[in-house]
Amino acid sequence: MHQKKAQNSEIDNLDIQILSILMKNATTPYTEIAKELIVSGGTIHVRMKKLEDLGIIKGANLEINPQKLGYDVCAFLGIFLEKGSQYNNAVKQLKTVNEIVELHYTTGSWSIFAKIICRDTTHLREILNEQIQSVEGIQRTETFISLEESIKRQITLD
Amino acid sequence: MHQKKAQNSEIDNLDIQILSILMKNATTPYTEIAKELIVSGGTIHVRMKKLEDLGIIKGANLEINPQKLGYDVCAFLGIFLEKGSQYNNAVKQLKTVNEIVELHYTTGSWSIFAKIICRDTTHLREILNEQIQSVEGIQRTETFISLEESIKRQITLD
DNA sequence: GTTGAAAAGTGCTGCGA
DNA sequence: TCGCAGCACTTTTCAAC
Repeated sequence: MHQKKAQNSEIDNLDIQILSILMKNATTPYTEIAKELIVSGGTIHVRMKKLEDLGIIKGANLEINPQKLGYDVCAFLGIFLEKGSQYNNAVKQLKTVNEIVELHYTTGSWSIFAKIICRDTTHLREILNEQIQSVEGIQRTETFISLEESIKRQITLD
Repeated sequence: MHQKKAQNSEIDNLDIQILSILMKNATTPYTEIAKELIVSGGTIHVRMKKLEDLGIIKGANLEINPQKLGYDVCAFLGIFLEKGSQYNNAVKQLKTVNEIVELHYTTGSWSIFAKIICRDTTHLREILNEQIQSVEGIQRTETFISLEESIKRQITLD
């Protein structure tokens, strides 16, 4: 067993096992987790409260299939800023674009890297032209369309 | 039961409203959703079952904070293949790399685009050298490290 | 398809070890 | 600190509309 780093000193093996089970299926009942790990339901409850208080668990998300709701196009955008200092302001404006689901400040060619989900290529072009390239500080963008999402999962805990 | 066409024909406004509420907070009780939308709890249950059967809801995920568990580095990889035909085989091997949380087949410079979460830069280099660049068919990779994740959310339904 | 209420199962709290 | 047991709440089912 490896030693835990500073921030995880309060987390033991049981916590990790609970997280592992819930990360596979967030709707697993506490009683079933308790049975599997051979502890009481109350213990699971206490541990979950601790994990939430520590900010390790941020909440639960419904995993949906955007394609079945008519959102067929997933794309990645590399965004060039005129000046790096415009990052905060650009992000503030990009937050209003609902189709952007992920946005990172990255090393490398671009300043901003974003993931975007939209209905079709027409919708994508509209968003690029009307909502993204008009943001102050954005110089130009490069677009990569995802033709297939082959992996989509969470990290595995040791 | 076996219709596979026009994605939204079976989905009405009530379904969308239920999804919208649950996408904000997946732990919202059915009774509360029912109260908010002024229908009975049983109806919510029937609709949820329908949405699951249609594959629109794929499940629920626990949203965790990887940084608090010692996973501090998030990076994106552009992967060049020697030949595009090696995609399926490369994906099969990359699936065994647990640190890869997302993988896409994309247009543009690269054949494969991946998102990877690991403990630190040493861990990242190990994965790149030992597990990714040794995969058959992979020519070379380009790495972008995310210094900050400013947006992380789901699509908003109309 | 929807409703309302009963039945079954789960989450929460306090007491005891 | 952990486990057990009782209470409150939620999910699920089903007859009736």
